[in-house]
Amino acid sequence: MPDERIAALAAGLRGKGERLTPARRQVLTTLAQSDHHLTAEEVLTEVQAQTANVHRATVYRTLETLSRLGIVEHTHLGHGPAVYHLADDAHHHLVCEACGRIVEVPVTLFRTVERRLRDEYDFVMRARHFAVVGRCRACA
Amino acid sequence: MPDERIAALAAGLRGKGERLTPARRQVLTTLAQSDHHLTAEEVLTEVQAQTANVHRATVYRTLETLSRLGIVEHTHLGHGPAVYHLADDAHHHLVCEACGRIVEVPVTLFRTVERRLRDEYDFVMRARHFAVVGRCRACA
DNA sequence: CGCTCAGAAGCGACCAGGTCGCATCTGGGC
DNA sequence: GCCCAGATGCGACCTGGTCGCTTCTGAGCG
Repeated sequence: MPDERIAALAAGLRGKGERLTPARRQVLTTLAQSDHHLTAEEVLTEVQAQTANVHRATVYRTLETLSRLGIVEHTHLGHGPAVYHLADDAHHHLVCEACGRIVEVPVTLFRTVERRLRDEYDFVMRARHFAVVGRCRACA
Repeated sequence: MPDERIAALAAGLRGKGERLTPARRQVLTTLAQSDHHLTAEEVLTEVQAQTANVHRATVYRTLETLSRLGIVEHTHLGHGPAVYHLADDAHHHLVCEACGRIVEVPVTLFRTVERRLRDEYDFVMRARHFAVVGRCRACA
């Protein structure tokens, strides 16, 4: 069970001088327990289901805070809202523009591009913050 | 002057059985004359400055139609609205998350990744529809 | 040249996703 | 336990985009 994982995340928060509030704990728990990526609104719904009276703005602010601290990351999948996941599990996203399916691929796939952008364009690519749009096998 | 370019685009429209209306012509002209990428709202503003009484919805619908026909493309730059440009000028976008600067890079840079995604993941990447987020030289 | 009508435009209401300002409450250091 | 910086709850607000409807018109055709 991911109880230790949540405890570790909570400890990380406090180690950075941040408060551990019920809302924050519930956001972390929700992200840790989900087997797929969640939009902010999905996180909100789940958090509200588990803890009474948590406001939209609180969840958005919490996600922003956790992003700033490097505990969660969000990815823009093109159209539609961004999705959030815990930062300890790094990967890129392929999103099918036809069926919306998301496939995760290892970060290593982009190493070459990353190096060329750095060498040739002085551009430090922030891996993971974007999705690759295209078509999956079923929809191609 | 890009008059021929606009005429060619207009001919392309009509060749596909689409009507050439003043609003559509003005959208094409605006995109052709801009030296950088424009958001839908910026296109709207410019179109309205040149042609009276063009409605927001018309510009959005026109951009959607032109996208469907492959005449324009739009790119999501992460946060914020999508930007539009004519499809005849293909490239990828690097966007600096600190200063917002956009750098265009040739599509060839992504050939290797494209091939690996196809071979290893059966995923046909739609090049160009995403931006690469990171930090430019000045901000890194 | 004028008729015709599918499809485009104009319009305003609406929607989703996200942000803000402000009053109140509370985690956790002392 | 006390205290207060900082988090929360709340509702108004904003931006980017969409919809349903009516009216208008580009352009094919006789």
